[in-house]
Amino acid sequence: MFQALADPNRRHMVQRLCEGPASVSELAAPLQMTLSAVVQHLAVLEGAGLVRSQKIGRVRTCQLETQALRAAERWISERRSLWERRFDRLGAFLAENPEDPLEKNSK
Amino acid sequence: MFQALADPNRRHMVQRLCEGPASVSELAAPLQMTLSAVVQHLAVLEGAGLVRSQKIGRVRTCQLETQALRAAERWISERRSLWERRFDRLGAFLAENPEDPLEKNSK
DNA sequence: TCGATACTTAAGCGCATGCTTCACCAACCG
DNA sequence: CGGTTGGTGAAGCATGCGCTTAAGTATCGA
Repeated sequence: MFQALADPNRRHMVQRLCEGPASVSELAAPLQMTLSAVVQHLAVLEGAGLVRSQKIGRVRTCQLETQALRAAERWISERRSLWERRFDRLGAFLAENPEDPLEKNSK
Repeated sequence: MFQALADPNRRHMVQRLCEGPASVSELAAPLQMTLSAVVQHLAVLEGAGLVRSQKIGRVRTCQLETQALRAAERWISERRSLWERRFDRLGAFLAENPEDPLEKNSK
C-alpha cells in the first residue's frame, strides 16, 4: 500500500484518477513511458486495492478506490496523534516542574 | 517519504518510536536482524525527515518527527476528498436525472 | 475484411534495496 | 588498563523493481 504510493509515476496516476475515471492510454499519455510500463504500474495499484478497473470492449477504465486511501490515512494519523499526545504530556510535565532537574553534564 | 514507510521493518520502528524516544539498539532488539541493517533503515527514515536523532556519549537517541507524517497525511486526504467530492457530484447528478439518458448503444 | 487501436504477455536488463559480514572506533565500567 | 557495550563504515551479494522491446490478441471502424 505505501509501497504502491512510493513511486512518483504511480502517485501521478492516482492524482489523475482523482479528477475522474480514465482509460489506460489516458493514464499513460502524460507519462513518457511505454504503455506496457503503465499497465505494470496499474497492476501494482490494483494489487494494493487503490484502483479498480474493468474492461469494456477494448478499453479498460480505471477508478480510484478510496477504502485503501482511507486505511493509509488512518494508519498515519493514529501514529502521529499517539506521538503528539505523548509529547503533550511531556510538555505538561516540564511545565509544572522546575526547569531542569538533571544536569548531568554541568561542567 | 512513502518510500520510507513502504518497508514493514521501518514501519515497525516508527511504531516503536510512537511510544517514546529510543536508542538504536532498543529499536533493533525486536527486529531479528543485524544492528548494521537497523542503522541503514534509520538512515532512510532520517533522510525522509520522519525521524531526528542525536548522539550523546556512545548512544544515539531517536525521536519521531511529526512534520513529515503530517505532510503525508495531508497528501492522502487531499486526493481522497477530491475524489469523494467528485463522486458525490456524480451521485447528485444521477439522482436528479432520469435513470439513463445516454443510450448510445441502443440496438 | 482489412487495418488501426487498445491493450496483454513474456523475456530480459540494469540499477536500487535490504541484508550480511568484517573491521573498526569511542565511550563506559570494573 | 582491558574488556564490554553501542555504534559506524565499507564491501559484497541476492533479490526486487522499473523499464524496454517484441510478439501477440481482441475489438472497432470504414
